[in-house]
Amino acid sequence: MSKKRKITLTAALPYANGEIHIGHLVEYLQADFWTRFQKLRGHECLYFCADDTHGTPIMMRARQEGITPEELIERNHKQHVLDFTDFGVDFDNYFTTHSDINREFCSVLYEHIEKNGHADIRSINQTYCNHDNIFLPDRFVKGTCPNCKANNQYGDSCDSCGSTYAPSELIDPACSICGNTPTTKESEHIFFKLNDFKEYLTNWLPTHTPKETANKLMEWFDEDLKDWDISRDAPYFGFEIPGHPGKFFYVWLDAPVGYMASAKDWCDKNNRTFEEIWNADDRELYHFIGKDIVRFHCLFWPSILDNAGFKTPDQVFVHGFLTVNGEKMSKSKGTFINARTYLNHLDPLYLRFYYACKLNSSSDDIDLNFDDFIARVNSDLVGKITNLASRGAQMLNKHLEGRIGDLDEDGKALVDNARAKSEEIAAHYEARDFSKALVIIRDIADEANRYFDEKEPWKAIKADPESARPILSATLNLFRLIAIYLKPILPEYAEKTETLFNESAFNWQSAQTVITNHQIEKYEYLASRIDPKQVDKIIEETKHELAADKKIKTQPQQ
RNA sequence: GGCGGCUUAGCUCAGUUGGUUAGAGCAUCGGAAUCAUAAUCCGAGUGUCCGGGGUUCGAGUCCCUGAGCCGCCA
Repeated sequence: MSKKRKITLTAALPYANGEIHIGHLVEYLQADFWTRFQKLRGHECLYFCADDTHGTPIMMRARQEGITPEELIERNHKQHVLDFTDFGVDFDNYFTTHSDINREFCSVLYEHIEKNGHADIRSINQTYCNHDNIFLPDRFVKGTCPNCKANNQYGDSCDSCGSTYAPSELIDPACSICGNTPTTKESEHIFFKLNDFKEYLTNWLPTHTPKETANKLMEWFDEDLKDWDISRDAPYFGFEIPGHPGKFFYVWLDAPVGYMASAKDWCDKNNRTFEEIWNADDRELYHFIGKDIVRFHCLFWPSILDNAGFKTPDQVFVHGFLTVNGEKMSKSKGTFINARTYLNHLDPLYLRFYYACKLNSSSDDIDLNFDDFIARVNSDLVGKITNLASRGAQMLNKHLEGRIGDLDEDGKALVDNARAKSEEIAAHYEARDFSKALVIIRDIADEANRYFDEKEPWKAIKADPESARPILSATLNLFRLIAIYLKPILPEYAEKTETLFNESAFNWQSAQTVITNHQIEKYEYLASRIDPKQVDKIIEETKHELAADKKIKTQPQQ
């Protein structure tokens, strides 16, 4: 195998005012598949994430619940960790942006912005609520759209006609917290002069982001790039900007810095250095993100990092969104499903398998279609793949003392062929084309089932049991290879298979061995079929959550 | 409103640089098998490749245009 790679990767930070839902999981699971794959290949791959804890929505949410922001983010942190753990998302560290380490990094990055002359301070007028004594983000102002006159629209754009405007242009604007009419107030803000990095980004984007992303962002490059407002006025839950009392870092400034903080926190606990884990020349650095946040990760972030002399990401991997039954997730339709709600009714194995079946390296949206979900899991994972273990292992245990022997010629050819697929499958994993890897894996299962049917070992077992041993041995070897190839996606399933085969933990190299003359254990169910009723229950429960949710006034979410 | 992406069998999706009768799995129908969690195997049908124009000897694949969906608009 090639030389040991050193990889650091991150997934976007979930916002700490809400729960993890199945849309989030598209990202955390695909990054998890990829990380586990790299680890099985023998590389060092560290997967970092954290909660994104700052900003007005957190502050207001806490105020509403009558708790402090710290209590709110602490509570959600615990829940997030639990959800990720139960879904098998194996972060090397799951940290928080509300930490001294993160504050330090923010200060360092900001000092370089100021020192190198990329900060601009000027006054702007912003919507202000005299009742709540707070500057209102656009999403916290509601009113009638100046263009189409639709009621109850946000202060930045109209959901009804799609036009964009300033909150001051709304007809009958109201503070979404207290309902009073807001005023405007002048305040000094600090801006990051992104245009200073135009040339740098022109070179960086095409080689470090997907083509679609680069093309999309380059649209803005015909004119000067606009400054980015990185400060917010008190009261604000976040970090005060060094040298600017009463001014705080905008949450989107300190959020990606959480990647570094999470890495540093891990280093401190594992006796490693940040230099080595982030900055080293032989270190590969990747971010997994959704297509909605590309401008933060592909414009501001590399500029700020480069400006302060930190290593910038080698690649930003951009994925699409999850739709459910072909539509945007919806609370009222019961398709806005929280991770916890899913876990209350179904094994995470199924969703991991299904997402892997659908995921590729493009930023197209993927669809979770419940009928397709049930069919694919029941037919492919249980009917084709798991059934191989079931029919092979049980017959071997019942009639042939559970001992795998030599393979017959046809069986050996099939096993060799499946072993030879190892690098092809690995290439698909590497390219994050999980769906293509699964197609090959499923083909192996199809061939194995065909082989088993043609050889009819159930007939041989009655006449001359020993003559069935090679057939069962080949079938089980094929199944074993499938379990190894699936291990990045279905780690627990692979572990159960290790137990069945009396083996130590599989790695990618395990696929190069053929098992002969080997005692297996009693067969335990590896996976059972999805009962469609369980899916109905998830939808029902999600609808009930909506009803409970309505008691708390809804807030704009990040 | 501006910009980008997507639209291929009932469902979910593949379709390399344009090149013979457009593919897979599931679902459906017919048959076989009964070791196995009613799990498997063999065979069959299925498509105005979103609509409309165009370029070309030839377009699902390139260009223009219309519609729907998704996202972004700093």
